[in-house]
Amino acid sequence: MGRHSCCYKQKLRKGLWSPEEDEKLINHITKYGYGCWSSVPKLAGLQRCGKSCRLRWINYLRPDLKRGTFSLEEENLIIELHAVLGNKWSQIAARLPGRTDNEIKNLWNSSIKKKLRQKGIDPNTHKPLSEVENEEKVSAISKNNEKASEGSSELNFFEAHENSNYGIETEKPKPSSATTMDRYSNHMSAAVAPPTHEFFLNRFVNTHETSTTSCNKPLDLASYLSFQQLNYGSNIGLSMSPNTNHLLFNSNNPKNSEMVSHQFNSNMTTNDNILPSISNSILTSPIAAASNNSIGTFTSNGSSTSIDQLQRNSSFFDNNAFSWGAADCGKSEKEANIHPSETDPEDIKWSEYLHTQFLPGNSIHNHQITQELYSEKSGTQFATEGSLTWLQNQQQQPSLQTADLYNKHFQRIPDAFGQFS
DNA sequence: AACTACTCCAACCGCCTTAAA
DNA sequence: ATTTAAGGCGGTTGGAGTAGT
Repeated sequence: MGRHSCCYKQKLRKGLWSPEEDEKLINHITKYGYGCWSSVPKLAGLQRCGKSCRLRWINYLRPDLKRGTFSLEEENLIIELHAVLGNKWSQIAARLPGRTDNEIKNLWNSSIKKKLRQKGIDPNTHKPLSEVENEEKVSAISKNNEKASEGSSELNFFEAHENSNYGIETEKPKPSSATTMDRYSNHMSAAVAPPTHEFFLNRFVNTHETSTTSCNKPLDLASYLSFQQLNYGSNIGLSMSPNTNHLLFNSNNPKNSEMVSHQFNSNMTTNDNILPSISNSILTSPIAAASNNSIGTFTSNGSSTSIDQLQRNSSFFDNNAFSWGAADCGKSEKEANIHPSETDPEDIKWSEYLHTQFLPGNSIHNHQITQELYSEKSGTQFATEGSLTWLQNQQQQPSLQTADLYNKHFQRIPDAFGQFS
């Protein structure tokens, strides 16, 4: 039970994906989308399991991926989110536009962990290593009394911090010149021990999850999520909107929030116009809710990002906003064969959108994505490079043919999907 | 040049959850 | 209520690339 049937199938290719396979997958998704991953390999002519196709798309081929090295801000954000969420990579990734859970997980395991240890911080608990070692000794001694004292420490902590203004966000944003790890080091020596990530994980995740369906928890959420109140501070900030249950990723500059909200609403309006036939799907997504309620903004050190970007990683793409054939998943294989010409008039004629250059500003960006994808993994951020750079790089590319091949596809995909970046 | 050790990261594995039959 | 298929996620692995000897 629970195991993919494809896992049992033989003759399925494994290992690295070839450019040809990538092309097939891109081709298929460009044309039909990925309503049902299990049917994608067959329809796309791939000897892979659907799960593998999904992973390849999400982690590598998706057009909205930001490639290149992580910025310092991103690393700091990951550390701070990890302190709250723990190894919930997908949740962390949802707050880092253009980054995948896999990417973040790899960064954590290969780099950040090491850096934290060098700073004397235990990457698992986000406490000083010495403190963790002591705790281990103490816990071994007091193991016998564990049951009696179960839960009390957490309660004590909560009460203590409630009294010490951990609750409602009142503090002004702090300058973010110091890195998260630097601030960690400073705060670690404070008299009050920092909350463990388990504590915040329980409080945060539970409250956040229920907050999407219940109106009873906003105060709790605000209490636990005011990162700026945490003893290691924050350069991101989290708070609750007084009128909604949604998370607000505060900008250090309030104007950014307004600007982004405005931008966001504009974008949504534009998208609705451009892609009228998917507006229903979008409206049922969190993003649609955002367009109405102006729920969220997020910034990291001043570079503002709207919540639609934040949710792109998970909610947007996984929300069936682009699930052309989602309904086909439960149908027969024959029905799962999508033929655009036979679809309901209400359905999306993606091929039309895909070949329409309604967002001319994307073209260079798309080239850059392609360039990043099939050339070496450069450390540069394509978003900061100009078209000239791209053209120069393009001329220097040894694998020009491959790059061109993918240029074709990536030029089409983001155009069809709208202004994602 | 050859070998070894190490790092990075794409991809796989297995488990859990959810929805549909 | 049970079974099954599929999606999703976190942990782990294996191979390519790089640095060091």
